[in-house]
Formats: sequence, structure tokens, C-alpha cells
Amino acid sequence: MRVTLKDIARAAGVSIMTVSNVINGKHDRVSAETVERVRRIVAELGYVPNGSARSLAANSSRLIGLLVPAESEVSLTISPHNIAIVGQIERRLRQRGYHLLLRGVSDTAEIGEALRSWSLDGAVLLGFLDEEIDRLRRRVTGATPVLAIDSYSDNPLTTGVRTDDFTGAHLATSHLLSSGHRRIVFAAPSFTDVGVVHERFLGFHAALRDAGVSPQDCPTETANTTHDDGVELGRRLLASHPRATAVFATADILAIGIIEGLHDIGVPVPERVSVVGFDDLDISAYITPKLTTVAQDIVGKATHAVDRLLDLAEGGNHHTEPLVLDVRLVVRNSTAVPQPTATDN
Amino acid sequence: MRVTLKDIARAAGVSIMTVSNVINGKHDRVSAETVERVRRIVAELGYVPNGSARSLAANSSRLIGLLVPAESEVSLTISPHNIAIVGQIERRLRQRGYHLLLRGVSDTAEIGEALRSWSLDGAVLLGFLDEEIDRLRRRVTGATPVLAIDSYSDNPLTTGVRTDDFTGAHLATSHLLSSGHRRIVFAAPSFTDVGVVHERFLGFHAALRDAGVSPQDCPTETANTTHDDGVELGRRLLASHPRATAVFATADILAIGIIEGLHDIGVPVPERVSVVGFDDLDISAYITPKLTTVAQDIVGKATHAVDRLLDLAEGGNHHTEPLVLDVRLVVRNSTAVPQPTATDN
DNA sequence: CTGAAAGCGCTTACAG
DNA sequence: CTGAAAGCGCTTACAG
Repeated sequence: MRVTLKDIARAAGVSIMTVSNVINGKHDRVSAETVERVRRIVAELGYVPNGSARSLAANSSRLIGLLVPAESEVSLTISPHNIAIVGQIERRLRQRGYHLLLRGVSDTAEIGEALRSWSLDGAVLLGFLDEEIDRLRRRVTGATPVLAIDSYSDNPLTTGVRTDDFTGAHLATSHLLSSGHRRIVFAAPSFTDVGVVHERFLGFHAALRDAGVSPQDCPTETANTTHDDGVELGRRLLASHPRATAVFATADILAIGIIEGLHDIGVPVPERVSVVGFDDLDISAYITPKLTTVAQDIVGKATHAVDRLLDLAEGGNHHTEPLVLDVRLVVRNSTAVPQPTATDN
Repeated sequence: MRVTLKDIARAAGVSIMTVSNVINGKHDRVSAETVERVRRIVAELGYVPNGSARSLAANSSRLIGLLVPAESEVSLTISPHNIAIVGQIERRLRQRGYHLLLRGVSDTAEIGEALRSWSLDGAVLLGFLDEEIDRLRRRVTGATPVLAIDSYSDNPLTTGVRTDDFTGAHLATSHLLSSGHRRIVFAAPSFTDVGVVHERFLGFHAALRDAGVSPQDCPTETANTTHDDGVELGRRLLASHPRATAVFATADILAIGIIEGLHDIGVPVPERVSVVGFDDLDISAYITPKLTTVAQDIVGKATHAVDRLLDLAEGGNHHTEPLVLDVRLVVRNSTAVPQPTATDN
């Protein structure tokens, strides 16, 4: 029924291993005319190599895992920004002749199981916390290369590809400062002293320092990276910080919620409060006002992540330094020069 | 290095096949105490079955393909609505002990190759045209069950799970009609006489008929299902249809663009033109005005799709009738009673 | 309740 | 340039 190497070999009058050599492009071991004949028969019979058999025999699967956090029994928890990355990763893997296994992981202990059950040649970790990456041990990864996207963990078991979060935050903040803002709220999920959010916090503060603005005037407000939490924060923002004129949110989805919350209580954006986000999601250009934000290089992130991982999987060199991708400020309509307020007079 | 059945068997003092029987839950063939002992050793040694070996020997992979259209060398073309489905499909497969292979397909001929290269137990087709589903032949699917989401093709090789597009369109249109609208534009991508868009067209017209409104007054405007095309349509809408007071768009992303296009030329929504979408994307509640739309049952669609497919894969009965999921009208702020216009006086 | 043996479809040294 | 043979880690009748 299924066409196998044996069928091709019989039809071509050669051994199985010669066919195998042709399939795998080891043409130095086969005469040109044999290659030609075998190829023709392969096409005629519609032969498709059996990935499982290949994987079992060669101990290499040409299968890469894309591992994403998911509470058990719950859907994958992928941020809008990361969703765009999934498609790009698939594209790049396909170009390079690999397949993608997408899998939700509810506990980092499952990572090892995921890697081994399909003899994955490598795995991309998308959306995990740095603490989780830190905890990865050799006994779970084995010899399988693992790459973490957007991680600041220095776990030597993983390579990293991430955005230049520090510069992104610096750009966003400097944009507000150069418009004249002096009281800027930093809106972010709770963070520790390592990771994406912390890095954006450092960039935020560095920009304040560079401009000679007191960090005292620029407090942090904590909110989960969701639209709902943004709305809630937007509604209470001016009650908590009456003299604030701007907000830098560490994610567009949060910024969009904040704008809605401000709008709900009649605060005009950007006239009374300017808002800057981070990510440059598609929807950030659809809302009113269109969001000023920091654009990440999604295609670059996905492409380089795959390329680095496959370099490792194919026995290339291990990059110890993470790859850091450039960011770009996109100025739209959610930021403006601050109005003089009563208290400033 | 890797722990295999053989290692477990040796440690437990039983044969490989006894261990295999324990792993696979065939407990009627093994004594309770043996089951217990083997299980303990499996846990101790951290045994993980080798999917490839299993697949090869059993001719069943517990691997399901999620096939999505993609121009070659280009990223997956997944609509925002379908993206939400991907995560839900993964969740349901994981619950049922299967793994997901995500793969872009640039030509339907690749579907067969995708199915066979990993001996997939089944595949979900997401985002393909009905013409493409129609063209599927036994020689590409083989014996592998294939399920098409949102297809109206009656290809017996596939089962279907889809939304009640007719009713959805009827609801949306009736909502506009009951508010008093009599000149409604149907905005949709170009469509043939079968498929999702056609079905929504039928629902649209049925609602007009039920209300005794002339279809002459309710023309169709063609636009791709993208934000940009929506903007473009919004800008020229009233030039082409000066007396129109409402638009029913077959997708939220298109509706959102139309609202922006109308806004660009100073047409207030919903005061001058009401807009209804279809999908109920998250972002539809974030824009201004919040979009009135038809909500699809994403969780249900994904869950039932997986369940039907696995029923087939596991030798259950073949559902010849597609499963049709309920829709729900979500009334928000993009629709209102039409203003009397000058020409109506 | 338990096991020896064949076989799934490949790849990989090894030999010629 | 070509091939015979072993083996990857499982499952599946079959026999006892």
C-alpha cells in the first residue's frame, strides 16, 4: 500500500541503501545515471519517506518543538505579540526542511518529556518566565538544543534571541521627555530583577536620568498584561497620580486598555495624558487614537531563532551571547505635548 | 542513555512485551502486582515512550496535523479568527493524548505528503477554500481521516465542523432592519456559489426578504478581508451608495477598516452609518465605537473538530452531516437607528 | 498471566 | 560506485 524504499529499490533494480543515498542527496556515492533513474521512479510512485522510521534509525527527527506555556486543560497562553511569531517560525522551519510540533506545557518538567517523546532535534521556548528557563537542567534537556525567545536567563543550556528592550524603553521614554513630559507613569506587570520587563524598566530610568528628570516623579503602576487590567488602571490613573501627563506601558495591549480606561472617565488622550506602548501589534494602528509604540522585529526574531537553533541541531557552533534585535519607535497619535495643568501654574 | 522498554524490562525482571502492555494500559493481560512494579520503575527511571518507534510499529502516530494555507516561503496565512482556533485545537488534542504538527501548505498536493511523512492519524484543514477541499482525492488522503473547518464542500473524504453562517448573517441583518435600516451594503470578499461567504450572503438576503426589503437597495461591495481594504471601502462607500445607512461586513477585521475609512472622511459611525461585523474578535471590543458583531463559538468549533476527527481516527463512526455551531449577536456601539437623510424627506 | 520472535521503514558503519 | 546486515524502540499476533 504505502510506497517504501524497498518498492523503489525493486523497481530500479538496486539495493535499498542506494535508494536511501539518492533520497538523502549523497550523490558522491551513486553514479549519475542511477541517481537519475531512482529519482524518476521516486516521482512516479509518489514515494514519501517515513519520518518515524527515519527518526528511529538516524536518531534525528527533523522535528522542532515549539513549546508554549499552558495551564493544564487550558488553552495556550500566547500573547498577541507571540502569536505573530508562531507563524514566522513555522515558515522558516519549513524553508529549511523541518517540521513543527506545537505543544502546550503546563509544567516545565513536561519539557523533557516533550523533547524525548518525539526525539525532537531542538525546541524553541516561547513565553516562559526567566525563572522557568533558569530551572532547566541537563537531565531534562539531555543533548537537545533549546532556544528561549525573549529570555534574559543566562542558563548555559539555552541560547537566546530577544529584542533590545532597554533601548526600546529608552526610545519610548525619550520621545515623551522630548515632548516636554516630566511626570511619566511606568505601567507594567510585576517584575523581578531580571527579565524583559526589568530591562524596560532600566531603559525607562536611564532615559529619565539622561534628561535629568527625577525618578521620584515617575512612579511604577502594576497591572497584568491584559486589556482589562489596562482599563482598570486607566480609570484610576489620575486619581493616584494627579500630576502625571504620560504613561509608558510595557505592552500595546495594556496601553490600549489604559487609553480606554482614561476615555471612560473623560480624560482625553493625548491632550491630557499621552500613552506609549511596546510591540506594535496590528491592532495598535486600528484603535483611536492610533498608538505610539515601539516596534519589534518579529520576522527577524523568528528567523534568527530558527537559524540559531538549527545551527546547533546540525552540530554547528553554540552561540553563547544572545542575539539582540533592533527596535524602532513608531510615532502615531497617542502622544502629544503636555498641556500646562492648574497645579503647574 | 535514553531509557527504553528493554531497560524497564530488565529492572523489573519481566519481558519487554509485558512492560509494553502495562504502558498501554492493557491490564487484563498483566497481574496487578506486576503492573504496580513496572509502573514504579517506569516512574523511577523517567521512561518516556519513543513516539517514532511506536508509530512505526503500530502504524499509528497519535499525531494530528493542523494544515494551514501558506504561499511557499511565506508565513502562514491565518485569519485572526482562525488563530484563536489553533490554540484551542492544541489544548483539546493534548487533553486527549495527541500531539499537534502545525504545517503550512502552499499547494493542496502537499497535503498527501504531509499526511504520510509522519503517518498522521488525522488532519484538520483550517482556512482552505471549498474548491480546494473539493479537489481532495483518495490518493492524497489515503485512509487518513481529514476534517475541514468552515467548509461547505460535500467531499465525502472530509467531515466538517462549521459555524451557522446563514443564521449569523440573518441575525446581523435583522438587527439592522429592526432598527429601521432599509439600505444596507453587504461587504464581503468575492465569493462563488458555495462556501462561508455565500452562505452569509444567503442569510443576508433571507433577512431582507423576511422584512420585505428590496434587495435592489442592498448592493454587494467586494473587498478582501483585510483592514486596509476595509479602510478603502469605507472611504468610498457613500460616494458609491449615497443613500446607504448601514453595512454588514462578513468579518470584523473588514468592518473595523470600514469604520476607520468612514471616519477618515468625516462620516460618523453609528450616527450616519451603522456597521455590523462577524467573528467577535477580541479587538472588536477595543475599537471606537465598539463593534456590533456576530460571535462564533471558537471553543466549541475547535473542541468538536478534534473530537470528531479522533472518533474517526480511533475507528469510530463517520459523521456524514457536518456539525453546525450556534452563533450569537453581540450588540455594541457601532449600530444605531438611522438618521433621516435629506433625500428621504 | 507471560514471553520469544517477527517486523514496521529507515540509516549507518563496514566491506568490497 | 554498490550492497548485505545489523539495529533504532516499539507493537502485534501467536503460543503456552
